[in-house]
Amino acid sequence: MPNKNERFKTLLKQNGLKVTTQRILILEALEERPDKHLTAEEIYECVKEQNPDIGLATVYRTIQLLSELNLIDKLNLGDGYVRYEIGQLGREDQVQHHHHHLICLNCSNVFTVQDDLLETLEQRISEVMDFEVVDHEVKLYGYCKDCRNKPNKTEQKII
Amino acid sequence: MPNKNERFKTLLKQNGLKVTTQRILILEALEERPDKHLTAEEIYECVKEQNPDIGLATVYRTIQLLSELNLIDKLNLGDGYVRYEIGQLGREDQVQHHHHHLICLNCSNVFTVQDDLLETLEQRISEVMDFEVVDHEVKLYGYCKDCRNKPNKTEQKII
DNA sequence: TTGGGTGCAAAGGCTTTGCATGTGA
DNA sequence: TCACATGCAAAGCCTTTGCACCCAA
Repeated sequence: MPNKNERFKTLLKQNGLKVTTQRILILEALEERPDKHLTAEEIYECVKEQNPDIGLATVYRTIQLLSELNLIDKLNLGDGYVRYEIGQLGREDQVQHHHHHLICLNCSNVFTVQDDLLETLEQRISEVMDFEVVDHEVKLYGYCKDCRNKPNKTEQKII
Repeated sequence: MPNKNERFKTLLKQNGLKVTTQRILILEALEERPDKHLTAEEIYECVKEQNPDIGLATVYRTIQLLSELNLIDKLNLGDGYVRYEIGQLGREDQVQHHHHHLICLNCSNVFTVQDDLLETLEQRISEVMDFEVVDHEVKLYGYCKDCRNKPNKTEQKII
């Protein structure tokens, strides 16, 4: 996909970063799995398939960098791992779309929902609390369709 | 405060736990600071003032236990520490009150807002996604009143 | 009495850092 | 060329665990 690469290269250059194979591969790995919420270790495994020599430390350094530039988004599901997904600036369709995460307490799957209802909440908070909201993270815990329809409520963790 | 102690003792017994000085002190420490979002280390420091012999491991074990019983709530502000606050079951006024956290990106202070707007969101998600929401965690990032009014935007972290 | 609870120290597990080498611009 | 980037291994840091002792019930 030359298009992606070009986009990523441009994004990196725009931010004063050198274009390296590792950085491109990490961005690609996340872009190809927009709803997978990968951990550093998982990103490492993905990239290693195409670049076996990459080090885990590079992955950590890169995701930190990309996260600061908002090319990727941090996500904390509370399981001891920090997870990442491609961010708005890293996405091809730069549509403003806030999304929330639904986390199933049974199977641990994570679902993504688009929603802009929170804009009302943010506006209200601006007025009442005099607090300027610039970003938010919403996690909703509960039971997904499959687990609710299943008689047996014990299932493997998948995430 | 004999009332508090009695309440905590009852809560512990109801859950099949023994009543120990350490557990009571940890619950008290969190109850006395309802909006402080303490880390394990901070709880440890608080409790040590009254019980210098307590071990950090006990604090970790106890907060994990209390968290599972929903006597205290876990909170992850994304700064590498897991934080805790007294939960609804641990509170004297057992009023159902959902709250969100406003996190200032400048001074790192955390503010609590009461709001039940999310019930609308949860209801909508139940319908559209067939996902039964039982709990949620909402973090709003931005700039607080003080930091917005201050000309100088560099300040100590307080949390 | 006695099984759950605690303290201490060691071990775990994710993440960061130091340093020498490699490489994009 | 040369400052930035990478790999490797060691160190950091929060949290958990093993084990012997202690104490609430």
